[in-house]
Amino acid sequence: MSDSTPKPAEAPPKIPRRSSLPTLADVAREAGVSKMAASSALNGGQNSARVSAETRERVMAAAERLRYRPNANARALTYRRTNAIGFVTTLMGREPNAYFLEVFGGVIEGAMATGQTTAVFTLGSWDEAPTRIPALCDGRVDGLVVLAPRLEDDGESWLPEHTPMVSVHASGNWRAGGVNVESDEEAGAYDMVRQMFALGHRRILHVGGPEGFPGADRRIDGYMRAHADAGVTPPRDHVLRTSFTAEGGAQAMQAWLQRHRGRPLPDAVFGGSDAIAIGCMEALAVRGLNVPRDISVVGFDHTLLARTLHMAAVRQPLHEMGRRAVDVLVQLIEASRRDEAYVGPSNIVLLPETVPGRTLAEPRRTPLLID
Amino acid sequence: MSDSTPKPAEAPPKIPRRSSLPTLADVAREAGVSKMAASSALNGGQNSARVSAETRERVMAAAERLRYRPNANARALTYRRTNAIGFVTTLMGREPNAYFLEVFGGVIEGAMATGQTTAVFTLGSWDEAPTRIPALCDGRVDGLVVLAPRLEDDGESWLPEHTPMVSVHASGNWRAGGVNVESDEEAGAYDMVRQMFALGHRRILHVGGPEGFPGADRRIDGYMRAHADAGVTPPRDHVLRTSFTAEGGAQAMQAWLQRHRGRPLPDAVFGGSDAIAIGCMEALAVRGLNVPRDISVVGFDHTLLARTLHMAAVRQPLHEMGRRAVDVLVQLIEASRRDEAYVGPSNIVLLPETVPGRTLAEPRRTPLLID
DNA sequence: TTGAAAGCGCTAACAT
DNA sequence: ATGTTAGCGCTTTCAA
Repeated sequence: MSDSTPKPAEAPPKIPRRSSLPTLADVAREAGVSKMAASSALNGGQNSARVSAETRERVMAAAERLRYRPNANARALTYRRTNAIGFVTTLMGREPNAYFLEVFGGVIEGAMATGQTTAVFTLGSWDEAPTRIPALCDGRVDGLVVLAPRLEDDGESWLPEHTPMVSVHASGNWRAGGVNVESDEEAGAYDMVRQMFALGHRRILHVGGPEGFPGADRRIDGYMRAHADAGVTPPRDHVLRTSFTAEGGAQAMQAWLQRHRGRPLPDAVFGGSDAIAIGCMEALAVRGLNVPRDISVVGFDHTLLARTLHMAAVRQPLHEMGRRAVDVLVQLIEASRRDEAYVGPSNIVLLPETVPGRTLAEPRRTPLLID
Repeated sequence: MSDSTPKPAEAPPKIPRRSSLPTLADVAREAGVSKMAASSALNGGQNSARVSAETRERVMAAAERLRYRPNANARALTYRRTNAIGFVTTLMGREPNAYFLEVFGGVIEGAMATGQTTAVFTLGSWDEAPTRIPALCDGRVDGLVVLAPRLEDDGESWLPEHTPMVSVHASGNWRAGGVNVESDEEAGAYDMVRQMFALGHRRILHVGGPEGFPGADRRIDGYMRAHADAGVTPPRDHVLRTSFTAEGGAQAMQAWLQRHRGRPLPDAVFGGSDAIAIGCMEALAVRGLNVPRDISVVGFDHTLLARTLHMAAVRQPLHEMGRRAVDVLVQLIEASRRDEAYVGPSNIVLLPETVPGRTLAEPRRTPLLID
């Protein structure tokens, strides 16, 4: 056809003349049949009447020989479907994030279970979302799972309508009409503190996460409600705020102990995250205090860190949340393809649970003094 | 054109009539120009002579209004390039893996730096590789980073030639001719044990990883070489093997202590991984032993766990390895596109370093007895 | 400055 | 049972 008229040599174009991957045409040529025959031999059911057994055999053999794989992009173009989902997250700093890892595990599991692959897109910060997220809605994935969008912006003005999307732990009113998966952190914190009261603890210090994180606020709310239920009013300086890191926890704890020298040691510390709790334990260890004999310490999230250390903590079902997000996303995608409306809850709330551990025990009979 | 002859209503086909995403044709129609004009208005440089400023303006406005994004699959088809790389890993069990997370962080960083996106493909086990990996070489990614392929199989028989690939921590002769990135674990272990000797430690227990893991073997090799250098022959029962988990470490340590009651406590424990070391510390704590006062404990990898706990450990540059793997992969992809040969090392070896921490100190003067 | 045509690799619909 | 055509959405020739 096009090679009937030999062309003069020309400078190499920017786009390579042909892909290095074998194509259906290659297979067809190799098998001595038309592209169509090859296509239906490869795709048709085992006993489709489309091609003869003999032809199928030849085509299969040729495909095998050439290590042929149907081109995913061409398929996506015709099927209007990539069988891939995107997972969007912000990467805070270079330090990998246990929280992300947990949700990611669930997403991967869900994707595998539904025969999807997962593309990960990381944003340097949430500020990039309005420019980067729309750029991902270009047919490369069938839908998006977005982890922890920020409160201030509901995305209404910049989120493309046409790509199905599920948010995880969206705070506030992210994309009204979209689907969100979250856990009831307030209830989780409440239950943990309630159990600590039941164990006999009274003076419980909360070293919480930073201002501006709705999750941190909700944990404080739960802490306060459990106190209210128990008829206890925690002194104002029993609620601290620091960054969601071990360093943050250690510093906050250390400074607090410093400020309260000579006063009685609290019965327990409720960390706003696992990392904070670990930091608190460090600061306590430096003073020679033993956990849980002298003071109990509990965390929040129960990620890898807490599990490995057998730390008592509120377990957020992060893995399940990732999993659920994918399941719902697939439903959204299906509905969108059929041009149907998605019927199902628009906010899915999972319940945290309180996990016991070696860092939580009954309080001392005689409180220690901070030295 | 095709809508000139109205067709009778028909049953909805399996493939949706048209994509829900706006296309270039939509933009062109909206702007009242041809597809071509729209294309060059959108792609051409700011002052390309291709279209008039007025046309460009109209096209841009239309694109904006429609929230237009060029379809990634169509582009991939014409450019023969997706600007995506794949990251293949085996997921052992449901528990997320700190080792994976570290490398992944580097891969993500490298991908972002080179303007690629990352697709993650997980295998249930390495047995799936011969079927799953070739299936990924279908144009959906430009190349693959494969984490920790197994020793027994060099992949020669089933790995497609046409997709650039970089392995990380491949043991042995995986894909002769391919590029591999690894770290010198033997040297890492050697240096750590050497430093422990320098600190005064003599009786060092090694609780290593399981048989069949080349990495575990190499760490033992380094441990032995450091001993040989110091002129010390460790008793045979000073090298244990267990699974790469905290439970494994705890069990092995506990059992060992049990078996050696009444005998002197070792000066230190060298864990074959961070998790193993943590398990050992647990088992020691149960017996009331203090780290590092009574006995030092060090780990291997220096992942999130070790960093958070300020544990002394051999740091494998996992993040850097992921990063390097992507950089090399991009080179391979470029070379492949230009039909050139890749010039560069086929095995890139990074050096681990020994990181001090709170769990490693000078040994006791007077050894304790195990009770 | 603009438009029309061809082709990337594939599959569904329509011929034969 | 097989081959031909058209079209997915895009960009790059080539022609006006």
